[in-house]
Amino acid sequence: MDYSIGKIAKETGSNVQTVRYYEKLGLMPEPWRNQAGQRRYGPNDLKRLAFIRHARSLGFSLPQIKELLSLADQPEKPCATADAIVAENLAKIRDRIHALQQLEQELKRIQACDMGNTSGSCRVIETLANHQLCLHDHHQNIESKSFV
Amino acid sequence: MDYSIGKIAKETGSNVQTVRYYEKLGLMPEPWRNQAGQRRYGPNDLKRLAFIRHARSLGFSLPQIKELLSLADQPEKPCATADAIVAENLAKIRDRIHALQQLEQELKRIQACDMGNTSGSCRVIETLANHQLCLHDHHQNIESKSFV
DNA sequence: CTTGTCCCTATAGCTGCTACAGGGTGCAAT
DNA sequence: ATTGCACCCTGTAGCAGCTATAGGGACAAG
Ligand SMILES: [Zn+2]
Ligand SMILES: [Zn+2]
Ligand SMILES: [Zn+2]
Ligand SMILES: [Zn+2]
Repeated sequence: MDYSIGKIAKETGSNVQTVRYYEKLGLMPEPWRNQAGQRRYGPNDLKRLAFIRHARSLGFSLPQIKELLSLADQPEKPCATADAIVAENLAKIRDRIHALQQLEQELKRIQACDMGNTSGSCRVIETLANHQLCLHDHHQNIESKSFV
Repeated sequence: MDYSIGKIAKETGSNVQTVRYYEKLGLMPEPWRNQAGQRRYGPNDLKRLAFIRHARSLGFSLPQIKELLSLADQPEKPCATADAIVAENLAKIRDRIHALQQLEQELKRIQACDMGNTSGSCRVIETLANHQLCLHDHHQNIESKSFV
């Protein structure tokens, strides 16, 4: 009726360090320990971890998930926050798709234009050296994190 | 005829720490210093930095850019590597677009299904708790970094 | 008794920056 | 002269979300 950390990790397709990491962040509760000091979990913990992993796979951030979990813990509360989080992510995803589609076009075009076979005559290199050869103002798309 | 680090940074829309960071990684050369120990750059360095920023804005990674720069430095070399890098990124971008489009659909659907206004009856929360309610096997899409 | 598998803590690494802390230099105005 | 400002320096730590390693303990099967 109780699970080791390895067990819930495997059940949910996570790995062990990740579960401990979630615990440290307060997403997973501190479980009780057996006499040897090892973590023991119950079915609710398993569900909670599955929730987290599912939300992660849908692109939610850990802070967002924390919020969603606290809502899930209080069924009588209004869900407006949850809905807002979804809407926010949807908007971000759409922006990102749009940016990536522009990149795709740009790269496709660069690739298609390339007739050279030495780097001196390579359209790829040439284009990188000169943004004038680009179609889009993709420069605005640059963000430090998670670009491709 | 020479630039301070602040100057080339501004010219290329980078910032100063970033330029130093590129130097540390070997993307930018170590420039000469004036008598006070401050970095001084020439026009070629400016071009090189512009190349890097442009490539970044097109989604290339720093290791890829290092490779592209070394090709750009040797015009007589074959450009097959550059072309391969572009192809590789194009494939990644397409995968990512595809994954994001599936996410978009999934979130859109979750949002549309949500009729509840307490978290106990919220389709968002319910779906996160149960992947059966999803259309796609988006779970495969999960990657640690840069998800949304 | 060794081997293997699991568990523990604590820490460092990944990407590509960005933001300090703590100091120096040089120019212009007061 | 000194005050202020803008720029420069090095070195380190932080972001997200893990992942991997070091260095150790516990327990069962062969
Ligand atoms: Zn080429
Ligand atoms: Zn461009
Ligand atoms: Zn709702
Ligand atoms: Zn799902």
